[in-house]
Amino acid sequence: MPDTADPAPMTVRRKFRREGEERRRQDLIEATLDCVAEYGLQGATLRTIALRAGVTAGLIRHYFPGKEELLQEAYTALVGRMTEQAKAALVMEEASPRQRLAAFVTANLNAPIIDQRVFSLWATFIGRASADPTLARAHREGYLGFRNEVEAVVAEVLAAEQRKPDASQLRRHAIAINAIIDGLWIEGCLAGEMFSPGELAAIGIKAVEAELGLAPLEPEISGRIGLKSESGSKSKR
Amino acid sequence: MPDTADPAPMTVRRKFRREGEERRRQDLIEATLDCVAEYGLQGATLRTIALRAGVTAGLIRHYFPGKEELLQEAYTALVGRMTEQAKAALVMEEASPRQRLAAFVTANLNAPIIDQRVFSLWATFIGRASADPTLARAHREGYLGFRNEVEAVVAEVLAAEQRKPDASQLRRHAIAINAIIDGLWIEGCLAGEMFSPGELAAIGIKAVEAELGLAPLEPEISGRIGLKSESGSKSKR
DNA sequence: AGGCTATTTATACACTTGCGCAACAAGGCT
DNA sequence: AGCCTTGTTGCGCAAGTGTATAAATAGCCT
Repeated sequence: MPDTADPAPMTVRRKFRREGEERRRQDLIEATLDCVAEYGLQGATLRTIALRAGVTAGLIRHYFPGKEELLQEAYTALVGRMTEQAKAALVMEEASPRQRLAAFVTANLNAPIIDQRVFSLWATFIGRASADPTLARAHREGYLGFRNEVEAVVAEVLAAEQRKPDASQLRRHAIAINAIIDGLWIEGCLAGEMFSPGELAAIGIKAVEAELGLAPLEPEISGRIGLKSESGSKSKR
Repeated sequence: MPDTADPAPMTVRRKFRREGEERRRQDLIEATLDCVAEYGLQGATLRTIALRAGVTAGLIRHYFPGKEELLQEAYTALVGRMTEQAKAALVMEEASPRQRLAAFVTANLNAPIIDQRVFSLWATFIGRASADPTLARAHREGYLGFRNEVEAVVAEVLAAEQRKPDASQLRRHAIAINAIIDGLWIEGCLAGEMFSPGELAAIGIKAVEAELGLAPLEPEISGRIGLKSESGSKSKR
């Protein structure tokens, strides 16, 4: 074995490709979320994140000042994605307010919003929010945006029913409905297999309608209110 | 200063007291919860925990096989304490079912159950539950116990109203009410200053009564809880 | 009072962590 | 084609991690 006169270096340097800045940042953020969801904040080390993103750890410092900033940007991205998906169900133009409210509840209580991975991420980050002002701010912005959307739809629904609630009543309804959705979301994420498909959404719609004092629709009609109800299995592991 | 011929050791050994085993374990668990709430799982190191408990790090290994077991026992203790407090509001013997339900909701939406520290702990641990079967089991046991309590009270309330719900209706009510309490609990823990004292409890009680289709009590009467209000008219507003 | 033992301290160790830095090479530019 | 910028790697470092273990001592028992 002639290992002498070896022109090749002892250890070959890793091949790599230069990616666009935005692409790399996005990949790193996604890898960060993956690692946090799987291993928690303590397991999401720079080396693990880099491995997942297909780069080496040193590169992270080229895009983020430090680990903390990476985590903060990852959480901000997560919150943005969550609220965006949640509100997407509200842009049904021709539907009645009540149908839009029902579609909103349904969308929030099915995949991809009901998702173990997303819940793990949410819980992990929110647990640090009280100690990290940056996380707290990212959360509060997302939360208030969400609740304002709820309040707006509720106002439309009640207006369509000829009712004129004052601001404080509206606020209370929004708080309660927000709680119903959040609570059912948690139950679904944590123990999804305990509920049949669509069951959480049905419970949520009924609870919301009871909160607003709406007479229930006919069962056949309430079943097909403009929603896709396809259970996309995007769960990992 | 004659430092020669010094009978005292160069570094004085730390004074300590021997505590009873149960007491030490309890102190260590409490210190662990403190550290997790303040610094998160990553910041809750053995040295930090030991410092908070007033001992040195090595002692922890004398009471727990490893860090993981300490964390698991800490979470189990937390869950036990939470459900214990929550259910404590249900042991009003002479009260009517409806009063007990209202007291249950109220208790769960005020201090000490509405508490930032407890919420941080809950979120931090629950975020790891999907990856750690031991945590998942501790959570599920506490959760199911809680929901069974809810279901039992709901059954009593409806029975007192001469209603005979079947098992599936009962289950749906329990799920919805559990969600209402959980959701409002989160809102209160995360943004307690946004709500006036007692506001969350009032919203919760109203939402729960709406979910169960209970006619609201008269404001003046509802203050002095002790009447059955046998009014057959379930008219609202 | 003095010894015994288990609790507690203190130190060592192998390993991981986030970060800094110099060398390298991918790919656009001329 | 060759150069030059800079995205990217590889490696080192100091601080901190959980664990192992020996040494000390507090406090009960006789």
